[in-house]
Parts: sequence; structure tokens; C-alpha cells
Amino acid sequence: MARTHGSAQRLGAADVETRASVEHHDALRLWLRLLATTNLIEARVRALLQREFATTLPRFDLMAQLERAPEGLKMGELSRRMMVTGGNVTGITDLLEREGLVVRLGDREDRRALRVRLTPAGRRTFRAMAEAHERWIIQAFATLGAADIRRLGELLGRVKKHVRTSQGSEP
Amino acid sequence: MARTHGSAQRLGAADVETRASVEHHDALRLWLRLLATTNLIEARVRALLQREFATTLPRFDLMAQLERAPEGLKMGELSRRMMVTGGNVTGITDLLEREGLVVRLGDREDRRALRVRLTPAGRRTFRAMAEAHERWIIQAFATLGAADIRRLGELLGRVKKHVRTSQGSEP
DNA sequence: TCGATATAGTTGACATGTCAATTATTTAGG
DNA sequence: CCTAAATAATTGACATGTCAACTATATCGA
Repeated sequence: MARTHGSAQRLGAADVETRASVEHHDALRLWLRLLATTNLIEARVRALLQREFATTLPRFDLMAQLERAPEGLKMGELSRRMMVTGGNVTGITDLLEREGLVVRLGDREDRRALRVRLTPAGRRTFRAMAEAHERWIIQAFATLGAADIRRLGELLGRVKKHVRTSQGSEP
Repeated sequence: MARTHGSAQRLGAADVETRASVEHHDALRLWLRLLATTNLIEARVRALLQREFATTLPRFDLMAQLERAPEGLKMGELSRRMMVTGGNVTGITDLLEREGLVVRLGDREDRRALRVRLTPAGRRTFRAMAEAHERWIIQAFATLGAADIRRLGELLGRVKKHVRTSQGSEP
């Protein structure tokens, strides 16, 4: 904001500043919109998971990781894949275990480790949830055509890559 | 990408299915990318707020609401604007009050209500944080030109509007 | 004016997330 | 082989979020 004052009167260096400031404003607005859109969809998915399956997004995410690993995953592996801390995985696994959807099994190779696996009931439940989840997501983006989806994905990909590479090291 | 496969060979019902299924896949992938990008930037902002100002995103958000309301806001008003529950606002306000950045004042018109206000220290602190925050956001999107920013905003706006209108009522 | 009802805020129970400390086990070096 | 360091998982303290129950006050209608 600010710095809108003398810009209409004189061109040159000040004008570059004006343009930069407007773009800056746009960046902030874009961020708020990105955040709002993501949060809106996420809230919808959470509410539907709750209503249709009496479950939550983190539990769904954990089960999704397990479904692709029939032999189970160690807690640490789950933690890495879900990008959350180990303590968090312990808590969610406790709840899923209590619900009979996963089991903890000792790892033969490493007696410190546990492997978490979907139970048959967990696998059945997850498949139903995954199918519904995909429908909800398709619905959320149904307003975009194939070209728009590609374009949006491409733009987001550029931002993601930029943030990953440029900011990890900066002040 | 994709959809380059069977489409060149034969048209008809099967082909529509193929296209639909591939687009569906694309919607899911787009959603994961949207989520990953937002979470990445948000995590960066959280980490920087923590490192530079020893604070958190919800506290920053609450203070941002207050800064635009010099006469303060009622708890309920804060709750609506931040789109979180009243109980949550109570907790965050407790912490900010403990830190001396906001105060609760009884409302003269309504003895049930409290107005929350930034203290002078809170105002000073917030201004510094807001300036840094804007720099971080500008940096996050610095890889996009003005046209890309507009385009991305426009696509997100369409998705947001679609989700807001179409899904609020559906199964 | 009184009583039913609505509204403002807090509280407590719980889910999810972080971090730091702890326990158990494995691995590396001497 | 034995100890020191690394690794796997859990735990407890806390922040943030939800929801439902509660208290206090306002407001509406008869």
C-alpha cells in the first residue's frame, strides 16, 4: 500500500516503484485467495468425511499411505510420508487401532520398530472412502476444463518449485 | 498431460470414459498440488513468524483483524472474521493478552460483550510483523509475472466460487 | 412487566499438531 | 566384545481447532 501518490504526475524511476508496489499488493491478494480456496475445499472434504464416514482427514491420509503398502509401514516411514512428526503419527495410529482399522505389528528385523497395517476392515473402509473422496475432488474442480486444469497445475508447480528452492536458505 | 493414448485410435463411448477418467485423475493431482503449494508457503510463513517474532499465524491473524479496527472488535466479530469458533478466539486472545499485545474491555452498550483492542505495544509489534510478512509473500510469488498472477488469481477465483455455490447444498 | 428465547463469551472434552525428553534397541569404533 | 552414538517409538507439555454445555445478559411478545 501507499506510494500511490506522485505516480500519475511523473514517469521514470518512481513509476517502476509504483508498478512494483501494485504487483506486491497483487501477491498478497493472490496469497489470500490461494489460502481461502484451499481451506474451503479442505473444509468441505473434512465435513463430508465426517458426515459420510465418521472419520477425519488425517486418519484418511494415514490409511491412504497404508493402502499402497500391503506389508505395512514403520511409524517413522509414515511420519516421513505424511510430513508430520512421529508423535503425531503415534496419536492417529492409536485412534485407528482403537477403531480396528489398523494394527501394529512388531518388525522382525528391528525390535525397536513397529509396522502398521490396514486390517481387512480397514481396507474395505478405505476403499469406500477413497472412491467418495475422488468424486468430491472432481466435483470441486468441475468448473475448469482440461486446459484450465493443466494451466493451474503448471502455475502452482512453478510457485511450489520456486518456494522450495529459493526460500529454504534465505534470511 | 495424458489423454494422448487411445484418443487417436477410436472414438465413441469408451473414449469418453477414457477422457473422463483421465481428467478425473488430473483433478486429484491438481488438488494434491494445490494443497502442497499452500501448505508449503504456510509452513514457511509459520516458521519465519516463529523465528523472527516468536509468534504464530493465528496470533498474527487475530492482530491483523484488530489493526483495522482501532476501536476494537467484539469476540464474536473476531470469530466471524477469522472464520473460527468462539472458543478458539477466547484461547488465542488469552495468550495475546498474557503477552500484553491486546486488552479486553467491557462494552458499554452490551454488558455481555467484550471489545478486544491492540495495545500500543501490540500495534508496534504488528506493524513490524506485517511488513515482514508482506515481503515473504512477495518473495514466494516472485517467480510469476503480473500476467501469471492475474491468471492464477482468476482460475482460483473460479474454483472458489464454484465450490461455494455448487457444493453447499449437494449430497 | 414478565417469561421465553436468543445472544455473548467462557469452559471442558477431545483431535491434531509441534517439540523435547525418555526408553529400548541397534550400530559403530576401539 | 563393549561402550558411545544413532535410531525407533512413545510420552507429556503446550498451541490450536472443534463442539456442546454453561453463565450472564438482552430482547421480544403477550
